[in-house]
Amino acid sequence: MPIDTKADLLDSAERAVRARGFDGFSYADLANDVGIRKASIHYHFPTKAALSVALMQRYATAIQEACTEIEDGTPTGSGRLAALIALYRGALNDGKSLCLCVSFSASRESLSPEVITHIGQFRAMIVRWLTGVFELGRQDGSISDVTAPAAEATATLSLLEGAQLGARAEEDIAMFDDALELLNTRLAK
Amino acid sequence: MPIDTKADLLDSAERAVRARGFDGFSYADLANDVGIRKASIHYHFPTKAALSVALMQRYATAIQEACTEIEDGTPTGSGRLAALIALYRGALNDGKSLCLCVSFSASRESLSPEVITHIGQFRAMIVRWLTGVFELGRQDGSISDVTAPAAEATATLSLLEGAQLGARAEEDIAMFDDALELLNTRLAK
DNA sequence: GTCTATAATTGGATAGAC
DNA sequence: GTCTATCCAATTATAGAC
Repeated sequence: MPIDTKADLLDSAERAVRARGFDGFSYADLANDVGIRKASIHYHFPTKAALSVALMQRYATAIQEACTEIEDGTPTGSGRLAALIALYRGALNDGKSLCLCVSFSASRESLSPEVITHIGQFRAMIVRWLTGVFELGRQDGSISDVTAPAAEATATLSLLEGAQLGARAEEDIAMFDDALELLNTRLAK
Repeated sequence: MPIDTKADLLDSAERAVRARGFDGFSYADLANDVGIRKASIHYHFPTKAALSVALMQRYATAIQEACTEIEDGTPTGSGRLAALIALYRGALNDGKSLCLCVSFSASRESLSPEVITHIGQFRAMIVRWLTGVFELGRQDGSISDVTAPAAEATATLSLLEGAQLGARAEEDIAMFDDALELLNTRLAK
């Protein structure tokens, strides 16, 4: 059972970014959490910028795979949208965390250009995926009142991210559920 | 013409928080911006926590007054909602800033309990105000398809804040407009 | 009210031993 | 791969002169 320090560091860093922001944690925090000295972290990630790039890449891949899994396991538009909502809801950790993309977006000024590019690509990927979901929901009739799938997709991503922020602000997941209530009423059960 | 250093510091700090987050600026930055030495700032705001409380109080008052002005100058529900959307849009500064509440919400872990309380009160105030706007919009028929004003209000605040975050992430105000497009189609011109 | 000077701590990062 | 030791810059904050 080989110990994967690099993965441990990424796990610890992701938790830290999502709970405290990119400027809110240090190599000392990671060292404490993972159980090595902070100088040793530089062996795996020479700079904090390099660490952030690795974080964002791993995250984009994971969410992309999650979306594919949703498509494989859920045939209806409403079911797929509900699954994505659940994904964003789960990232909240009872209002103590944000998803990585939201946290990074708020820390924009401290990030390297490479990460900023990745954020843009990630957001575009989610909007594309959501557009497909709304198109399907219109076809199969499982999402009501869909007239403009692309506009629905952009609005839905903003709603999800804003609802996360609100729940984080008040450290109360009920805020997220309240914000999603209206969209939920449009989904076939 | 008396120089109000305290107000200058608050202005500079608000710009800094909104552009770079609460952890993203220092007293050195403010000193540079305002033109005094950083030690002098402690005369006006003993700690960064005290500064953040003053910022949040001033902001809440200003937005509350802006909402009252909207009510005074705009009779319809749709007009009032459009005016609030314009307020949030204006805070973006072409995608280079967030509003103070969104920026503070993302920096939650670095804030004093007092500021966190203020954020909760501020968000509740906005939701109350928006609920009234949607009730009016239902009565005067200027906002279409309003069935649950309170749910609309929570969803709208999340949409506004999420759209700000998206526009900031991509430093493109078009992202904000895209996210608000669907809500806009429900408003009477 | 603002200054200089400085304390005390922490930040990311490097060198070189093991 | 991980360690100790260290560097240098930046951070919030204080003391005391003007």
